[in-house]
Amino acid sequence: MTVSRALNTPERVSPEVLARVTAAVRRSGYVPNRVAGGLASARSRLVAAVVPTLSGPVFLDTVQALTAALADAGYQLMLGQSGYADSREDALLEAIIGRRPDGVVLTGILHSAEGRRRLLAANIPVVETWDLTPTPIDMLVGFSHERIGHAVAAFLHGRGRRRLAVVAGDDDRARRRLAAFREAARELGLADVEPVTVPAPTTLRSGRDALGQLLARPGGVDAVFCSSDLLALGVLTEARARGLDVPSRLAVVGFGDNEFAADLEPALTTVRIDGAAIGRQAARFVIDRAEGRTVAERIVDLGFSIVERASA
Amino acid sequence: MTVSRALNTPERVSPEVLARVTAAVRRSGYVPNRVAGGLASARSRLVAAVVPTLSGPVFLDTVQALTAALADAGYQLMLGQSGYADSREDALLEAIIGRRPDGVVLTGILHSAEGRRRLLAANIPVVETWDLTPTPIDMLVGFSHERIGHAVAAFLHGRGRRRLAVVAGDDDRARRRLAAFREAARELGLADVEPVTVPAPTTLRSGRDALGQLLARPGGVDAVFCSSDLLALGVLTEARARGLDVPSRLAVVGFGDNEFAADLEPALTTVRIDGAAIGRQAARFVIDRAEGRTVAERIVDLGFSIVERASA
DNA sequence: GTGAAAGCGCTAACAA
DNA sequence: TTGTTAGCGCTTTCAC
Repeated sequence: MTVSRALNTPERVSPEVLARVTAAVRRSGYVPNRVAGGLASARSRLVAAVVPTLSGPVFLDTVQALTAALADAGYQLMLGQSGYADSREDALLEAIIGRRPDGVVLTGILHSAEGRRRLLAANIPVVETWDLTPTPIDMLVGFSHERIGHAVAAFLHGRGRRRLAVVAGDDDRARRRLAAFREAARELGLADVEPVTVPAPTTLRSGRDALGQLLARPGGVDAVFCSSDLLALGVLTEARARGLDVPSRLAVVGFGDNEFAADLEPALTTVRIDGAAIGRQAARFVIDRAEGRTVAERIVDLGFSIVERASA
Repeated sequence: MTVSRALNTPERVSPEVLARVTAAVRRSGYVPNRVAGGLASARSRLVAAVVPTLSGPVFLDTVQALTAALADAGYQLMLGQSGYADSREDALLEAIIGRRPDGVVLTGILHSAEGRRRLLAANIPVVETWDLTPTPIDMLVGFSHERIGHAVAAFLHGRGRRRLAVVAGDDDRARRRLAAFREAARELGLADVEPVTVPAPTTLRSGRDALGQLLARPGGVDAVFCSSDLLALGVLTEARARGLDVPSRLAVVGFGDNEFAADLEPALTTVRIDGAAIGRQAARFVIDRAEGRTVAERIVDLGFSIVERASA
């Protein structure tokens, strides 16, 4: 017990005991067993993060920042992938709940509402990210996909574009940006938007193919909003291969502001999301809860911005 | 005890008891506490993975495949980042060892030899990846960076290139590919290779800047070997901005065969590494050890291939 | 400031 | 096939 105190609350132990313990620890190479500690204290100092998949650079910054922020506070990150098979989701939840983590960060969506209920039933704090809803399960940090759709449509309209199109990955959030984009275009009195849906995760190849499809349609197109920067790079690549000048003949807008966006030729106009900030806020949420602090504001809207560059 | 058996070894329990337990589990929503189980059995079913950083798509496929393969076998992945501060490495090791994982997968390098010794002292199986050395700490799955450097130099020489250059990220493995590339060029009787070193992780921007530097030097250059596909994309982008035709005036070779490489214009010639296979093999190593099987062949060389496309 | 007792929720080992 | 006993290595609680 005295050793436990010396290690965890050194200020509550006499200097002499502290010195003796420290020396013994060093001499023996003792590393406390956190599994036993977790069992006794009911605090695992483990946080689970669930991503649909790690491929595709979308959630990378978030996971990276989350891991770092947690590590700084003495917490460890357990990673789970929900995306690659629906049937696995149940097993994933069992695995998570069985470890009694101090919190779960949902990056992207957990498919079943049932699953989220189980997490709450297990009394595990939940942070949803990358989205905004007025009725989160527990805590939430994200931004509004609807507002982004509207904002990009207004942006393109303001630049004189009149025949808008969208290339969107087949996932829920991209679909909602798309829907808002179409609605805004309608409100602005523009022709109905041509949507092309591509499989998720999005790729450069999908972007190239999508532009091909778009150009084959009657009516013509003078602006494309892509649901990822990679898709936008595909559109840029295909446009160049076809001798279609960007931005004079075609405006291109991406999503994500990946590191490479600013340095493409032409530089990519895109929607900037601060993925790292999302990770940091999620860590703050979980840690606050784990340390017993009550979280006053459970919803944080980190917003977005349109970064205007040469491509639009 | 009977419940424990029904859950873990159902075949060693009577059908009737099994049915009763199953029903009770469903009724109550019971999820076994793996922390307690881990403490009692000295098997945590947790595997730690250490990456220098998650940004940069290099280790993504490996981590992704590792997570999936472990999950399939009932193991969970704990993620640690070693790269963002040297001082953190000690804390990271404490955190890892303290959880008594069933194995540690080192993706990239753990800086201190001392650290690796501590892992072994704690009796934790270690898998090193993405490299090849005749004297691994424990188990190893990777490929030879030296052979890659040689192969690419020979490849470019075979295509008639005579003034080779390299753009390499500032990390150990890239440096070794570079060194082998220079050595091979020398053996082939070519002029000494111009190396440009850029900070790690590599970016498109670095690639653009590097080509600028290369072209400013006297002597000229007709082929560039880049230490990542992103860097190669930067070189392609800059070449186009300057009206320098690829491949006629400049051959470009990347590294990694990222998803986008095949669909660039021109399509990128690059070195293909099977990151996912590395992850799967690492999982196999760890699981074999955890289940008490002895691993006969502790070194697996997964090799590489040069994917010849339009850019070289 | 230090220490003794009890127990966290499981599993190993052995007995019936 | 089922059940009993004794821990795993810590922390909580309470007494000194």
